Amino acid sequence: MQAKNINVHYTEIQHYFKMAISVDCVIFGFDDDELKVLLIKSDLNEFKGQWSLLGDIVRPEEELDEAAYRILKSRTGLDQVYMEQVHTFGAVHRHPAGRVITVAYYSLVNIEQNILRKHSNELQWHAVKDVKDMAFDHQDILLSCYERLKHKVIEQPVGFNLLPKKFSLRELQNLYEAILDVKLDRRNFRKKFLSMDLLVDLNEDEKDVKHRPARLYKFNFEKFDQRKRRYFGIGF
Amino acid sequence: MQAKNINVHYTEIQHYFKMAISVDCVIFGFDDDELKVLLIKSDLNEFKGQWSLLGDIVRPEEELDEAAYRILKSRTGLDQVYMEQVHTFGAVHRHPAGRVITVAYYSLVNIEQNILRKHSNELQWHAVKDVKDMAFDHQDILLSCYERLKHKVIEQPVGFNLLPKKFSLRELQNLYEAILDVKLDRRNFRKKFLSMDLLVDLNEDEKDVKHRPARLYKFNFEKFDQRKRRYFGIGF
DNA sequence: ACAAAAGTGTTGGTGCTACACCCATGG
DNA sequence: CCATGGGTGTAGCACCAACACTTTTGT
Repeated sequence: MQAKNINVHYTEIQHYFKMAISVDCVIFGFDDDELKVLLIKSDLNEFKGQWSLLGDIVRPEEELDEAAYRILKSRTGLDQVYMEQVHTFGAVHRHPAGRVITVAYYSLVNIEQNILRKHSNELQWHAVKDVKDMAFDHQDILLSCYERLKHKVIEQPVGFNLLPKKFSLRELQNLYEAILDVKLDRRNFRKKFLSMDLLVDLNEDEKDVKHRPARLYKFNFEKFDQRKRRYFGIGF
Repeated sequence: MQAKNINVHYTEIQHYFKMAISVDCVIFGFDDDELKVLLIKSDLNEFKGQWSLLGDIVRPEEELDEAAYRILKSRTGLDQVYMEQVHTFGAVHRHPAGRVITVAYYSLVNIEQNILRKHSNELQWHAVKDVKDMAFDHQDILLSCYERLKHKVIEQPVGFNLLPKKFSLRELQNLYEAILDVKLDRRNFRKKFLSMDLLVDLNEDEKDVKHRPARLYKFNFEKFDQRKRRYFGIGF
C-alpha cells in the first residue's frame, strides 16, 4: 500500500487536523555557581505538586519561535534573549488532554537582571542537577536541552548570555564548570580565553568582595562575528 | 494579560486542535562522489513541476519517529537506517492546505543497495548542491538538514551509513570531501583514520577497477561504542 | 598577620599541516 | 611502457595538560 502524502493529496487532510502543538521553554539561568532552570508548579490532577516547564499552546496564526518568545517574555519580562529550538516531542500519550506535540526550546537568561513577574512560589529556579520527578515528559525535554547546551557552549560563545555584561574570569570559569560538570585548570582556562582575544578588559574591578577583587571583562561579540570560522577537523 | 498555559488549563484546548503535523524526510545518499538527496515531483498546482521532499501527515496514533520511518521504508524499502530529527518548521502559511507544522528528519542510506520502489521519474536522486526551486519551504529544510549533517559527520562516525559495508579509504575520503565541500590531504586523512584504530582491514582488495586496487575496510562500530569519549575542549 | 582568591610561565606531549616520491595494476 | 590512482614518512608548528608560587585585598 502506497502511503498517502500530504504534499500530494492535501484535499484529504482535514481529517488529520486533530492535534495540538505546544512549545515548552527550558529557561536556563546561572546563579550561586550553579546552572538553574525556571519551573512552574503543575496544577493538573495527574501531576499535582510536580514541577513542569513553562509551555503553552501555539496559537493558530503564531509562528513557533514567536510562541516560545511570548512565553519567555510573559514569565520573565525579558527581551533580547538567546533562544534555540532543540527537539520536538510527540509521544502519543505524552499529554493527558489528547495528542499534543511539543516543540522544545531552551533560552539563556541572566538571573540577576531578571525579576520574575509573579514572585510566587509557583514559579521557581531549580538547580538543574537536582530536578527530578517532573510532570509530563518534561524530564526528557530538560535533559535534551541540557545536552544541547553542553554541546553548544563549547563551540559557540553562548554562555555569556547567562552572565552579567561585566564578569570576571572566575565567574566565567565557574559557568563552564557548572554547565559541563567538570573541573578546569585555572591557568589554562585564562590562557585560553585571553589568547582568543575576544574578551575586552574593562579596566575595572569587582566590588564588595571580601578578598582581592578580580578584573572585569566583557565579551566582544562584534569581533567574534567578523572572524571567519576555521575548518573544524574530523574528531571522534 | 497572563498567557494561558496548556499544562494548566487543558480543558480549554479543544479549540486549538486545528493543526496538522507532518514529517519530511531528507534522505541522503552518496554516489558518483557526490552527496545526493531523494526527491519526488510535486503535483500540487501551487508547485507544479517542482521537486519536494518525501513527507506525510503524522497519523493520530503514530509517533513522530515512526512516521518518518514509515515514509523512508515505503519509498526505499530499506530498514535499519540511520535517522535523526533535525528541526521543526511551523511558518503559518508554509503549506497551502492550512496550518501544517512539519518535523524534519534526515537519514543516510547506501544508494547502491537501495532499489527504489517505483522506478519512475517521479522519484529521483539529485546532487544536493544542484537542487534549487523546491516546493514549499523544502529548500530551507534541506539546507538545515545538510548543515546538521556537516556538523554531525565530523564528530560522530555517521558517514559510514552512506557507504557500502566494505569501502576503500579513497571512497571514505571522497565522502568527507563531498559532504564538507573541502579538499583534504590524502596522507593526513589516512593517518588520521588508521590511527583511530577503528577501521578493520578486511584483507581484501577492490575488484573491477582499472588501476591498482585499493584495500577494503569496514568500520568497527562495537569498538567505537565501547570507547569512552574524551573531553572536548572549548573551541570557538 | 591571616585568609581567600587573583594572577602568572614553563615544559612535554600530542596532533595537525604541508609536502613528493615510489608502487601495483590494467590496458 | 604508460596511465591511473594506491600507498607511504617527516619536520615544524600549534595547542593542550600538568603543575606551584607570589600578589592583592579585606578582616
